[in-house]
Amino acid sequence: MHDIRMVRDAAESLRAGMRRRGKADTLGPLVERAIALESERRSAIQATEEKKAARNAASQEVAKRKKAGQAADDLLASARALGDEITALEQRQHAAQSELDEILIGLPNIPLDDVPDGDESANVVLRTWGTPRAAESVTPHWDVGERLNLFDLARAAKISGSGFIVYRGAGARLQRALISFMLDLHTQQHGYEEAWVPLFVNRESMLATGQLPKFEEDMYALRDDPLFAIPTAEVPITNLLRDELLDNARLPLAMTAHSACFRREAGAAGKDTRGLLRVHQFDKVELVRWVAPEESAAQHELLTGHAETVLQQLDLPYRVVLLAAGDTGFASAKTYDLEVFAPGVGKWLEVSSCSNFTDFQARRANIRFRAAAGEKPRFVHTINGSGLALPRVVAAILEHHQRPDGTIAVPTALQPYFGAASIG
RNA sequence: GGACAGGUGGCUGAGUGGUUGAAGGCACCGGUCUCGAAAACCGGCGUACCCGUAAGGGUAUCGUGAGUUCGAAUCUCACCCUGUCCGCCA
Repeated sequence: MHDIRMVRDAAESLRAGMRRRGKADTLGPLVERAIALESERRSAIQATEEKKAARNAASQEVAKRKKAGQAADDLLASARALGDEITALEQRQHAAQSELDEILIGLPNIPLDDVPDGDESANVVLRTWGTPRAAESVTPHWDVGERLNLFDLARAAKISGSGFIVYRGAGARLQRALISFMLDLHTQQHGYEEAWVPLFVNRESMLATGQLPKFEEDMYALRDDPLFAIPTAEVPITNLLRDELLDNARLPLAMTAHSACFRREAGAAGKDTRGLLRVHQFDKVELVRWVAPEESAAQHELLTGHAETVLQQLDLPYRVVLLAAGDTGFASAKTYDLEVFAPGVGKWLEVSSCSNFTDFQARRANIRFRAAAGEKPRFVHTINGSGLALPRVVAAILEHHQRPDGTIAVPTALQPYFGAASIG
């Protein structure tokens, strides 16, 4: 959500932001409408408050007269008339306000200056770590999984439907090992506090982090309760501090959580859906930081580094992609995708999306801080990223660490958690 | 799910329908005192919005939303949340 003052005083940068996302056609008119509504809202407020001030003065005078034992019938009549005018003006104000709110809650964040313009084709590969393995002689993970009995997608489809996973045996253990490894890394080396959070959250939480109102069809909703299954632990973690004023808080605050994530993937049918690549339920370790505005760019780099460390310790080649404005998520001002190379699939797989949301989520969620006593509260900046999403990491391990004899080498850092050096 | 009790500022805790933005306490900030600190004492101290270059003025805000009233933290209704007890389940 944008500062209402932006609509008034910096409308051009708002227009430019929508343009850079390639949404000038659809969102441009909304911006113009918002500007008109804001001026309407303000004139209504002015008129309303003037009348209210008059009514308050009259009321005080009534009190005074009653105390003195005098009659106040004339005042009562005029105050009653004022009340009617106020009601009408308030209706005008509320109408403008609610239409304005609806527009503002639906406008995406403004990309930072160093984000390239354009759509997905303008994404920039910033760096690559490790050496992608040649695709020949590497079996895709779905074949490996079947041969080594690591997961059972057919039975998962039977009990739930396509797009669900059943891990078993070493496959189940591998995922559990990865979760423990990642959580330990982030809590012990990177300074995150571990959390365990609800998998179902209310509408307010989804609005605060930006999943709603635009992406309702992407989420699972419960039938009998007004709750949504979380698409990422970002939602419950960020909302931990919703409507809070962090007084004397020493920022940054950093939290990590492992959770299941649920995505309907509506409209994604048929696209990279084989094996573990795109599923309705998956596990993920999430990283969230609440930071001071002036630090958010540096903190974004820091968090991205924390996610990269996971891939480095798992000895998996990856690249860091800076997303172009048109490919950057609704709430994000700048996003780095981490893509691991899976030689069996022959593709770079997104395993983490590290975003700087600036004050966009904080304003929606009303998360403020006071840097020092006596200072005005300000909105924090929020930053988050996966560290990492599990199924694609599993896929990459099964492919990149595949030996000629068909067994899988378990990365050294993972061996204490997995309990063996090899699968198969 | 049922019955009670309760939701007031960063925290705690008073509050009779009429200078209550809201006593007191804690925390915090400034000052006096001190070599320095602590203690004590004095003063200050919510948030958001509107008008204004500013000084300043105004409006709203006591869980949320409606209502009664000239006027609501205070009265009415609905909803949400918390606590306790009962029931149910693990």
